[in-house]
Amino acid sequence: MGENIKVIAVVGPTASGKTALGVRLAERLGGEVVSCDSMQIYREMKIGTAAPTEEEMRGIPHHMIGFCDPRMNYSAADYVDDASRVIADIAERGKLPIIVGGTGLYLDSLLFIGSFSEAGEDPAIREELFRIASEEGPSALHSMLREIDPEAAEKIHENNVKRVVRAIEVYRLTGKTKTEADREALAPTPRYDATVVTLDFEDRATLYGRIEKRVDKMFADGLEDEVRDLLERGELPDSSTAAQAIGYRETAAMIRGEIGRDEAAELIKKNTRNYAKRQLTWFRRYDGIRILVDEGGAIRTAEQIAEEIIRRMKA
RNA sequence: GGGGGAAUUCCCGAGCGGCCAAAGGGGGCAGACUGUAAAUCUGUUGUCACUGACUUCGGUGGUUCGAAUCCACCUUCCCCCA
Repeated sequence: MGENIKVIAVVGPTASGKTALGVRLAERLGGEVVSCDSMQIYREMKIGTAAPTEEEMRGIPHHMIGFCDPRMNYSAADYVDDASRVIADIAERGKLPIIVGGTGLYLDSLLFIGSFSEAGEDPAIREELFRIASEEGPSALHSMLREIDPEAAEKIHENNVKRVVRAIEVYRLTGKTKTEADREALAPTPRYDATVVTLDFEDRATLYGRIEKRVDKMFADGLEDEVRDLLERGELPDSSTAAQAIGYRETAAMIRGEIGRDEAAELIKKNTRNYAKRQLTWFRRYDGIRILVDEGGAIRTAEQIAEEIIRRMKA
């Protein structure tokens, strides 16, 4: 796939205005939007994931949204496969791919990782390793990793069982350590000629206020019905990735009668704030154009921000 | 009107004479992140000139070498009897 394809990536925490900005940029630059969001990929999960509505899209084609069965476990590798195909296609048609989303791992994978190659996943190995962690304790598992891949063991905290499991899994599957595999997977040159635009806020409270409003709106727009429908159709099994989505797991708990409505709303807001913080941490390391949405205390419109980005890209 | 109980660091909540700047949880802040990632995990959270000093446990005054912890009074809140 072409290394010279020009793309723009718009990243930022939830509720920072990525969707509107992406559309404005697409309008101005003749582009199409490629979503980079690990939850918006699922079908019938529109309200809780704040997927762009027809109205918000303003006729701009959007890709990588609402195509996956929520019972499926989609992976970062799947995303890279699908998204890179879509991007190649957009570029071939002479349009500018505009990647818009908040899933840092997916973006990193798409932009900087060459291939995920051999090391897939193996449920049996995972199950066995998780069992060891729960029966003998996380340090027992971590010791296993230390023996095969001391470098990875050094980097991964022993309590982070998921990562320890994955590192051992990679070794069992390929005979290569996680450290080696990662090194090989890293693309020698960036996959695309990408300009990364990062949305941030001068005042964290402004972002948090937007999150609060957004969650209230989700409930007003029918989040509860959306989740109930998914549950009734059996499309949101506890084990699925989709069931981990903020807004869905709390609402499901509410529907099961475990928590009240207010409690669910508060929890969703808190979890979303925490998530937004993690996103900010992730995006901080990207070079590129950094935009303060609330610069000088005034909220800037998507048009104004798009204008500035276009100006700065020329420079 | 009488009797009993409680006031702790941002919140909840332990502590009940020295080992207490004060457990634990929550929340906040910061960080990590290569096939579950809206997930998972880590650190930090009185102040400062920070391996030490200073100010905190409703208020005031005592007891003591030493108090968040004991005593007295005051303030506020809760419960029971009337």
